[in-house]
Amino acid sequence: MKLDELAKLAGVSRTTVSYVVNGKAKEYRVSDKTIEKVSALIKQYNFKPNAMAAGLRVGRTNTIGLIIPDFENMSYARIANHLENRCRERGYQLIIACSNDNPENEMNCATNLFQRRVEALIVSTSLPVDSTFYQENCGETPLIYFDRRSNSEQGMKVLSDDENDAYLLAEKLFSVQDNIKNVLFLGAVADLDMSHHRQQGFERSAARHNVNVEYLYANRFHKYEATEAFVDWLQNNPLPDAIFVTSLTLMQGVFAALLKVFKHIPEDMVIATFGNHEMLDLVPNKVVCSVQHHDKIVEALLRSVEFKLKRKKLQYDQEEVIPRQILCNNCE
Amino acid sequence: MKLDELAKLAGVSRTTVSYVVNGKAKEYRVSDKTIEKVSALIKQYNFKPNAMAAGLRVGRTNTIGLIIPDFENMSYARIANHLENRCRERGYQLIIACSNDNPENEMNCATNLFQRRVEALIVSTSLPVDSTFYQENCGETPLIYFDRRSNSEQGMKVLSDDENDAYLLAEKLFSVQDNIKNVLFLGAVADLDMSHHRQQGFERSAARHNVNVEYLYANRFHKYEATEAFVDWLQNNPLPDAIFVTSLTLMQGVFAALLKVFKHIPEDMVIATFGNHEMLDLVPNKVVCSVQHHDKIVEALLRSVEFKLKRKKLQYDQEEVIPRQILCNNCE
DNA sequence: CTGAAAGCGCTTACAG
DNA sequence: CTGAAAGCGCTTACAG
Repeated sequence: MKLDELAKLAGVSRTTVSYVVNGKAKEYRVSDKTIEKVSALIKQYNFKPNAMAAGLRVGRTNTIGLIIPDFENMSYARIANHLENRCRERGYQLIIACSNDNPENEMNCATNLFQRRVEALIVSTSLPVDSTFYQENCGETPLIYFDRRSNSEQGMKVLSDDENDAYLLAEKLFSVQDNIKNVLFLGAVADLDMSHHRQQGFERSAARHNVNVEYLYANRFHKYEATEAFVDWLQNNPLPDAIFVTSLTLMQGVFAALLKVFKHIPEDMVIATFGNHEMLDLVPNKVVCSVQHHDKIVEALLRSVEFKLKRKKLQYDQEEVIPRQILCNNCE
Repeated sequence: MKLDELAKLAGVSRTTVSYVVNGKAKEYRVSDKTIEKVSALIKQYNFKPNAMAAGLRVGRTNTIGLIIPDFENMSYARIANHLENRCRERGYQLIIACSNDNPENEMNCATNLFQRRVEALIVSTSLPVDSTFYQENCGETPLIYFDRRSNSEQGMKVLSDDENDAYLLAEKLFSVQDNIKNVLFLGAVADLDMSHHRQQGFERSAARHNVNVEYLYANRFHKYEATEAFVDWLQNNPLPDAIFVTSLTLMQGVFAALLKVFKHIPEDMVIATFGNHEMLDLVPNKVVCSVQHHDKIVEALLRSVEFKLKRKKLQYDQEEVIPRQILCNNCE
């Protein structure tokens, strides 16, 4: 059913139907009789205007793109969910794509979204910080980086201060237990910009506390990779007093490894982790978490999008930093 | 940059540019020189054809809609992720919307997706089984129900047999521990069709094993609701020998409640749960899980979509049932 | 081998 | 108050 046909059925012009479909009938003083007649037909046939045709005509798609590296990461899932709801409230459809942390995949997703003329693209990128891909391919599309950093000056940014959050997390770790001598730092994807910052923040704190530090990196942010890496490591190293991990999945891997090697969780080991503490109920250990304010991030993203949609040309793009919040589990 | 302008720059017609953009240049025997000239410009200006305009012209959107009730449910997240990847491989963009288990929200999402002329809609519906919404609003759009049942005859279906899966899960529960006398069944959203089936399957098994059964329903599939309900319940009831929960979030709630009331997890209580066992490493109890084969579900969905896209008119729509798989944690 | 022309389904000045 | 007409950016017969 198209507008055309409906107009014929109603015995009026396409213009008139279009007006009543878009709620502009009153404004253009279409007669009440006509409105009624047309409305009845719209309901009867469940007519819905083709969004592509309408969009093409008025030069809008009412669509916003979101690229995240991992769908199964609770943090991203939550942000995606909230963002989608808020976008729909505003009449925008969010299109969510997942790069699986694969740069090539990400570029495909982005290209696809650009072709669909998303009105803004929000991306937690897996590309190197100095990649020029987005500069070259964005065209006029407003770009918003979040969570992952880029050196590009183009694009709004909603980030966290990984260095400082890691520092604060480590400080909390050392304050929660004062006899820590040996710490293991366990990260993943060592060459990620984020990884550097978290390690640096950790180091800054560790240096203040006179502890021995060992570093270990898994290949991916995945439980099994962490388990494997940590089990291996335990072959040649004594159990540390504390472990600092850069994600929850890595922490899961740590627990799995401990169970594998010791058959139980050594309860006196303290753990610091980035990520949401919600799943930690059953952990006997002291655990310190650095968790994102998802709501604040979503708000910041919406602000950025709205800002860009209103005045697309902006001399300098802005950066907003959302600090994480530190929580404890089993701390006294 | 539009095709029009590029054509002018290249000094050729729009037709020619369109051919080379769409890789049909050879087919229409465009001269190599022209191809080269145009290709260079395409690269130089990063020209990407407007998907809406192209889609409008050829009557396709290369878009598939997916509506799920909960983004933060690992199970759906995984399916969404896999599906999105597989769709992109096939040249389709998956648009994922989340109803948050709110019928009104779901109808909004669906209407939005219909307006965008998704070529198929996959939905895990939160509408009542006898809702006629989709019959009335789908039009020609192929519909695929998954995970949640509908009485409608229209639409392919990829489901699981909740009754039987619950039966098998309960059977496993009773086989893993043979001295069970009192069982608590803990579900959520009692009036959901799925809830009935799971309870029925559970009952069928329980009847065979001569056990006392109590039933408890939380308002939503959410940890905190389950905690609250179970804590309340424990005021007036002794601890059961076993608990049968219909989702992982409910199980989390159970653990939280136990910690709240007893300060520790009673290890001799056996638990049966629907959902993925991956997060269960630290549970001391015997836990029996009924987990979905996500891969099989995704494959079935793709089959259904392809089937519908090829021959839209089908006398009778089909139903495919994907059995769950039973896994144990800490079972010897 | 290449171009002029029609048309996808809408919206919106513009004219009456 | 309503309609004829142009045009959004493409693709694709068709003609040459």
